[in-house]
Amino acid sequence: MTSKDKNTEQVIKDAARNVFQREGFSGARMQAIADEAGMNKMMLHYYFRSKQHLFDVIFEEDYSSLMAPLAVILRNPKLHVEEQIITFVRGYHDTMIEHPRLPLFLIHEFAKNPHKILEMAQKVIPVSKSDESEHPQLSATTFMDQIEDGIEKGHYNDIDPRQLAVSMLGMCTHAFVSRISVQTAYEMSDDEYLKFLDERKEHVIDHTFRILMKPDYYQNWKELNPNEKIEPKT
Amino acid sequence: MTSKDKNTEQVIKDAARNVFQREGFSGARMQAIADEAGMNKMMLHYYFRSKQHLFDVIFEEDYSSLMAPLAVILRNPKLHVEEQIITFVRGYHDTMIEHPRLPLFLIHEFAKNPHKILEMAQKVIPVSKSDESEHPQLSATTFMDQIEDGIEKGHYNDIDPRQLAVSMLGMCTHAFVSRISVQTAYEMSDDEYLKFLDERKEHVIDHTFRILMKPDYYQNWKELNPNEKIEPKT
DNA sequence: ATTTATTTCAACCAAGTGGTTGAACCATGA
DNA sequence: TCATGGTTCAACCACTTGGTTGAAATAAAT
Repeated sequence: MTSKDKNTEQVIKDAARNVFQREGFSGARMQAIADEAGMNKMMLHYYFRSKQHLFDVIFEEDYSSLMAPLAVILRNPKLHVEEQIITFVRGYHDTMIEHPRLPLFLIHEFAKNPHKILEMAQKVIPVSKSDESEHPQLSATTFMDQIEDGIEKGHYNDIDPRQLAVSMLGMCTHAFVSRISVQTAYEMSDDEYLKFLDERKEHVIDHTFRILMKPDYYQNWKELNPNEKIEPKT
Repeated sequence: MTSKDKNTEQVIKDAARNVFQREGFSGARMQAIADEAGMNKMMLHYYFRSKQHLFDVIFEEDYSSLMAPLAVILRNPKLHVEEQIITFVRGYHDTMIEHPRLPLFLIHEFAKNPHKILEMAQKVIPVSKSDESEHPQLSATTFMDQIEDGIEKGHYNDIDPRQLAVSMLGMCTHAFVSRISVQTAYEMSDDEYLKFLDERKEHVIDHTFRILMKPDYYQNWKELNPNEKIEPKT
């Protein structure tokens, strides 16, 4: 296996990623991938046996790139919930700004092939031997537990942590999965929308904190963390 | 055109809707639709010229069923923002609980065919002659204006109304578009997830209000509107 | 009853699909 | 130099796809 091999393989994967993310599995054509990669259709089968196999490789890579960092953050017991949220939302946005079609692609293919979600989850977030003590199958245990804790202490609003998590995820992804609708409704150019997305990072953090924290606790937190420039004036 | 015609037409549309929502346009097969409708493939072409035409009919109907009520609510100047949010979130959830695949279907097809969003928007939300005075192209003008107003009055937090709208939409849709992921992560049965979705209605309203309103204003509002049972104890 | 128009279908077709073949190409090393 | 092995390709293949045909069944009209 020469260095040229690696290169060809990567060229194919990049092309495949573009086409699959744009068209979905059933909409993607092997010929279209070959064209985009600038080579013969045969090469795709030479390096990756079949369309399905090529797709699986791409899908797993994409899933990992979005979810692995997430899992690391949310199960890190050294981070406070506040830090987890900030790190997560910023990292998530940065990844999606770089790969805007990623979330819709994953969501759509999962919806068409629900069983994949189990395979993927196990492949990408293997249970490390060190922290099997609690609920090894739930990646967000630490996150959830900390919230329950904050509620008991009276710092946080008495909300359902599961509902908060879904809300936060929704706030993060919606500007990407529904990009065209939003951009059209707000009559934005591509550049304006990029700016909107970049600003949105801090807004989502602020929105999440407003849902989570009691008002005076949030006020206090902001004074203690002046370095975190949440919600800049627009 | 007999009553049987209407019936056959409707049977085909129901089957087509199922298959299209499940598989997307490129994943859907005319044979699969025919099978699901329990009739010959020819019938589909007899009643609806082509796959594309059949799809367009379904897509427009689906888009209308989700968006038309929304537009009516958001541009109704007689409703306060608070009422608009409550009515919108509840109605949106009810529609999606009945047609869970609707939002992901629309989002995915829009992403693959961005130009459609303009046609659809104009077909479904025609500018009524009565209220062309302001920004006839923006369906959410009233909603946005009221929020700006509330911010000036000091009732609402100094947030970007556009960001709030995206957050609200995201909170509404995410539990549906990412259903499999969420349901798997929370290890819920189908029945449990239905309950989760039903409860979620009030949580989303509460989350939105917490983002929007200043804490004391929200407290005051809840006391003035005891009939609105936002965020029931879980 | 007989004509006429609509509705249904099995069989078919041309174009496109993922995938294969067999030969050419090209770097490497003996 | 010439084998050897991996790499590239045009042409091809079996099968699926959306769409069509022409005729049979059915209903409606005279």
